[in-house]
Amino acid sequence: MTGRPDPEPRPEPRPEQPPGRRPGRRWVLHVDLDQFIAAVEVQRHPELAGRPVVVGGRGDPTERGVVATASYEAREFGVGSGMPLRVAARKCPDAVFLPADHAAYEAASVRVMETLRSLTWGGAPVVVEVLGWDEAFLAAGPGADPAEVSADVTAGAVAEPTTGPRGEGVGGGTPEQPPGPVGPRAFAALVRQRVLEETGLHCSVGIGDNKLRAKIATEFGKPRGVAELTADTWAEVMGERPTDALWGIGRKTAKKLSALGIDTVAQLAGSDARVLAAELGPTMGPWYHRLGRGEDSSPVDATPWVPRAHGREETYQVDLEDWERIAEEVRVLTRRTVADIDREGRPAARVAIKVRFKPFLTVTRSLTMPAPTNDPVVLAEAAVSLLDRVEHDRPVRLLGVRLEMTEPTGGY
DNA sequence: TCTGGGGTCCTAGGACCC
DNA sequence: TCTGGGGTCCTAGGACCC
Repeated sequence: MTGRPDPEPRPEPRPEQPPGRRPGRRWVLHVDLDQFIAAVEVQRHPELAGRPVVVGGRGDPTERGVVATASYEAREFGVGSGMPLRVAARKCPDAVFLPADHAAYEAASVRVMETLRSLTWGGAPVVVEVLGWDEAFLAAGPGADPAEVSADVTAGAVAEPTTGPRGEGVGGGTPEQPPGPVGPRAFAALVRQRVLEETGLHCSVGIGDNKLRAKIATEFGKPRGVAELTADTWAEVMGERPTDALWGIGRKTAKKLSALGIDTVAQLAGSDARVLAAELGPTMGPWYHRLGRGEDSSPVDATPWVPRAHGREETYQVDLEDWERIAEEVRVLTRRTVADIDREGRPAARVAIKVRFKPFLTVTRSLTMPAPTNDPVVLAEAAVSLLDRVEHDRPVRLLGVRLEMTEPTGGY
């Protein structure tokens, strides 16, 4: 659903802190369902409990497709997301392969998010920022009592942000919400308990002093645990890890950084932001530098997500070579995508196609419509016309159509 | 390891206008 | 006139995330 984390190009206003006074700490929780898709499938098919389950594609491991989620039992065999189904079947021949069922995951997700939104913290409703099907950031709402919200953290309760407690919530797993102040660790335990009660699904919770640290902390809490990561522990916990342990740095950027002599988070934190800006771009360079230091001032924002575009794409089981057929498939994909944007009630301003040739060369072509429209025939012919701008000399393994919508008007 | 499908945002070059 | 600079839009590609 959502894309990569927002690089926050806006320069952060940096109020100098008065000497001798520490600013009040802001707590952010990140909630992440454990192996969400596999867990929903096991819930629907209890006989699968304890068995290796692999969800992806159409559920046929002999077809083209990749793993969307593998249960922990399947992961024991080396099966992981993004892996071709054929490879997963080779590694774990006894796994149960299931097709992805978006409607079921969406329904489970709605129940999880409703549960989170029903919680109060510090005497006010908690703010929930949804991040895809199975993740959310939580923060105390504007009306919350700050003293109450940070209650239990000054005690010795701060655990090492390594592996969190397993099986039960922290603090002994008391089933009732304790009366009185509820600090972040107690609140995290409550979140885990309520989500399990209401949905039957287990989750892990990361506690941080910003979204970035909370998000990374969750990884240390998995599965079924809670972990904490703050400015105080950042350097110790993250310093020697590779840069792609950070949320927003992947394989490619890690390689570019490595070429600059930056391999660890500590090296990134100590790097020269101007050099990063020159090498990696004026927005991304400084942002990477801030990632290395664990800095993130973005707010937990409950504003509902408004999609900018919808797209449909399909990898064909057999490569296509007939360009009449290819044009027809583009029309089919366009009609499906028009149905998606019709649900948003906004017309398309731009049309883009994606063509993946054999073996794996991908090109995109796009155009701006003379006027925004949601006429499926007009959009389909616009998409088909873009095919004229690609080479016709190789077999096609994937086609995609994307429709970029006009900005929402703000009205109903 | 023969590599899905749904998204988001950034970058860079060229066109075009003033 | 042999040569500007800034702003904006369009387009293609890249990277990342779930």
